[in-house]
Amino acid sequence: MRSPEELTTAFRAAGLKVTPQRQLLFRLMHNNSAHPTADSLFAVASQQMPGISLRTVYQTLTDLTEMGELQAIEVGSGAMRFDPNVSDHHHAVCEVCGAVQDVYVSEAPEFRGLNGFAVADAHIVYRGRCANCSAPAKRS
Amino acid sequence: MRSPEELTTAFRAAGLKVTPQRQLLFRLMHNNSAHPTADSLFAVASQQMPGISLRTVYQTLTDLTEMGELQAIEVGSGAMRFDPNVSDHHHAVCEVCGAVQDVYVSEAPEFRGLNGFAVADAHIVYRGRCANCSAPAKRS
DNA sequence: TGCTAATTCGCAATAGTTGCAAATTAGATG
DNA sequence: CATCTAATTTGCAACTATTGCGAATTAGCA
Repeated sequence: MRSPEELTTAFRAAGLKVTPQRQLLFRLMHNNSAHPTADSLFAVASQQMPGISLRTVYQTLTDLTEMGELQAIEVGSGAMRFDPNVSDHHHAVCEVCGAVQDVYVSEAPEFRGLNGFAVADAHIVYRGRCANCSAPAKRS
Repeated sequence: MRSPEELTTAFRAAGLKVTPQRQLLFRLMHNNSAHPTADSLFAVASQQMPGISLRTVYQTLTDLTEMGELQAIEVGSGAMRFDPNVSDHHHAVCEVCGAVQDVYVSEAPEFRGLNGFAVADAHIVYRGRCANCSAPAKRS
């Protein structure tokens, strides 16, 4: 996703308004590698702008996704997650803490047995334990 | 997933009851390559057993999944889908008709940049057009 | 400063799924 | 075959994630 400044320009150029809510969300999502859900982003946004509506967060995330500034991904945690990294990549989900991280695959995965299926896109979800959750022995 | 007969034996051996509802669902899921949702399976089951509860369908699918007889997959269509094919495979989803088909990849996809992430499992979802939806020119 | 279309907000509605408690029943036992 | 009891089914409420809608607000142009 582009920088908040670039988005501001792009929005205005497209006849869209740049509201304080949008500006805040631009900032919160820029370089955000946490793959937040609408709800978790709403929680953070609410601290900086009490009264912002969850509805607006959903709306803005959807808009940004449709504009190609965000990628919406689903990793089986129930809620949709949003990723400002719109390059061609995949995701690894920690089964312990739920963290999601970007994964780059060296080459597009091969396939066979598709019987005439025209592949437009492939997305891999890796499941396992992240470094934090694998390394230290658990302590109760 | 094993055959309805084998499941019947296995259930009883485990102290679980083999009810008419379960038998029906065993039959409906056995060799079912349609990747049905709980709801679509409920629709079919209802025809053969009017009065069967959606709750029971959910319950049984969850049980079978926990027993390793079914695989629960999510392909972004909203609802969970159930697959009696529990071998290591992936899925292709048609963006037009929503059909899901099994895909076998020659080798586990490579990855890098995982920083100590211990991969337990990888699942690929291919998106595109199935043979039916690609081939014929559309006719309204 | 005023105008107006865009946006925000709150709430109701929706889809998918699960929790719970009451009624029913499979299947073991005598 | 009758009895018993734990497992199961069922209906419904509750819950989560998300969207639709209408009223109130506001960005940004003139």
